[in-house]
Amino acid sequence: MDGQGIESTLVSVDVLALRFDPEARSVLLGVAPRAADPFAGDLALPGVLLGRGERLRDAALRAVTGKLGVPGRAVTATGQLATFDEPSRDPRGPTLSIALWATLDPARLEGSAEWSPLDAVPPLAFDHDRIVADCRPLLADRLWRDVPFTAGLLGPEFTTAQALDVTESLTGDRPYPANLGRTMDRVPGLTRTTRHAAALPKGGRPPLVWRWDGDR
Amino acid sequence: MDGQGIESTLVSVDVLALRFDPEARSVLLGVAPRAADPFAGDLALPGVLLGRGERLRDAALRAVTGKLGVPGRAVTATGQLATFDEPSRDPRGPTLSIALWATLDPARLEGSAEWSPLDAVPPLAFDHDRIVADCRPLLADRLWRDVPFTAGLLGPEFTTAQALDVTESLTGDRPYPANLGRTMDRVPGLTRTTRHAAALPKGGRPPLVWRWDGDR
DNA sequence: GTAATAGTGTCTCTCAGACACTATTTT
DNA sequence: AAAATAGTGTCTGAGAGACACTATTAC
Repeated sequence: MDGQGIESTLVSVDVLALRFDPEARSVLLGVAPRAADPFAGDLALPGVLLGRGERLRDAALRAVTGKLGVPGRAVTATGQLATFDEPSRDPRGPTLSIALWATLDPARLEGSAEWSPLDAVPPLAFDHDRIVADCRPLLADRLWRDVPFTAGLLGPEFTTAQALDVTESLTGDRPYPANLGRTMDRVPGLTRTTRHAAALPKGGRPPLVWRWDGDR
Repeated sequence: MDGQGIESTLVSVDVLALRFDPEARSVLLGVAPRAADPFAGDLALPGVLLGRGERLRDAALRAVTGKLGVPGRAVTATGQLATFDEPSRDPRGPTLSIALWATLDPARLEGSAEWSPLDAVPPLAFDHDRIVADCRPLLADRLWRDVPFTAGLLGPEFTTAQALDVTESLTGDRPYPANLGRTMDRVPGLTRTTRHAAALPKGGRPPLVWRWDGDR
């Protein structure tokens, strides 16, 4: 808090941009090939250097729009995960990385982004493999507990089937529909409607529709 | 991750330095009057500007030794809490604050530190009131779950009575001894000895001694 | 003895998970 | 009908919390 002359650390914000793809029935992580020199061409998490006075959330938006080509209003929610401070994590010199999550509305995806299932993320530049590995349990822990995160990922309305898919993607195993239904009954702001969605491609009973109440 | 010319943000590391005082029967937070200009003389969390390439833990040690006058080897464990990015939190200009916790061995305390019970922290400089308020539930959540944190706070050996005091300080209410004993039985690495400590000043049955096994 | 505190043993409630059985769809 | 999937109801086991009762100290 003093020491005026100390050369300060660079801070980058790296984003775990998550999107639920109902077709693929899984949660996808946005990665993009690097344009500039260190690791040029390799896949990496979208990240930017934090500008002076910039909010973390704003930097995350810049990263997602700039590196993934996703329009800013597709970002439904953001939040902090953890900070990585290994001095050698960037070959250009010591850089702090603050990892954030961002949930994206399944909207149009332009740009050169690739979307990778969370359980099959390809090797990434820098220490991004480690960031993904360390943050995955944090993300799984947020589901059904952190309402903005969950709502951001699933959208305003979703079916039991989609809830099962998202849970399986994040935690690694698929809950029984009955048990997940009880979990969802306890999530504040989430209500079970009486409507049923269209049946699934492979047949089966049509799943119930769930909806967030309150706003929208 | 590119944008070479962007002026980078300053990063400060602010530490919630915790120490259990068996006399006061409570967990104390280390605060110190500020020496330099913004808020000079006011109490604040110990904090330093993060040096280029410096690890967060090392910066936390610098803060605790420099601002609280506590010897570095008194720091038994450290860890991350959260990052605060309000651009106006420092009147000198936008500064990121990364909050860490540090546990201190009840050792000699030199310097101009003041120790304040966690539930009666005086008004602090900058946004440190907010940092303490936001981080307190995170600290309470770590107790009995995060072994380095818990062991760092209580030391290698402690009594049931001290465990009750620490729990009350962090969570705000005092558990039943019986229930806390069961909680502690489930903490990995913590074992109930057969020894009893000396009785307490006001009388009462002498409490059991607990010990961390494994290393020391 | 009384007050104060800790330890033992129950009891209840909530919650997660497993699963049998039923319901509703595609093929 | 068979396969696939979702929904209802039930059971069990872990864990938190409350509390009666006992144990051991200071006064």
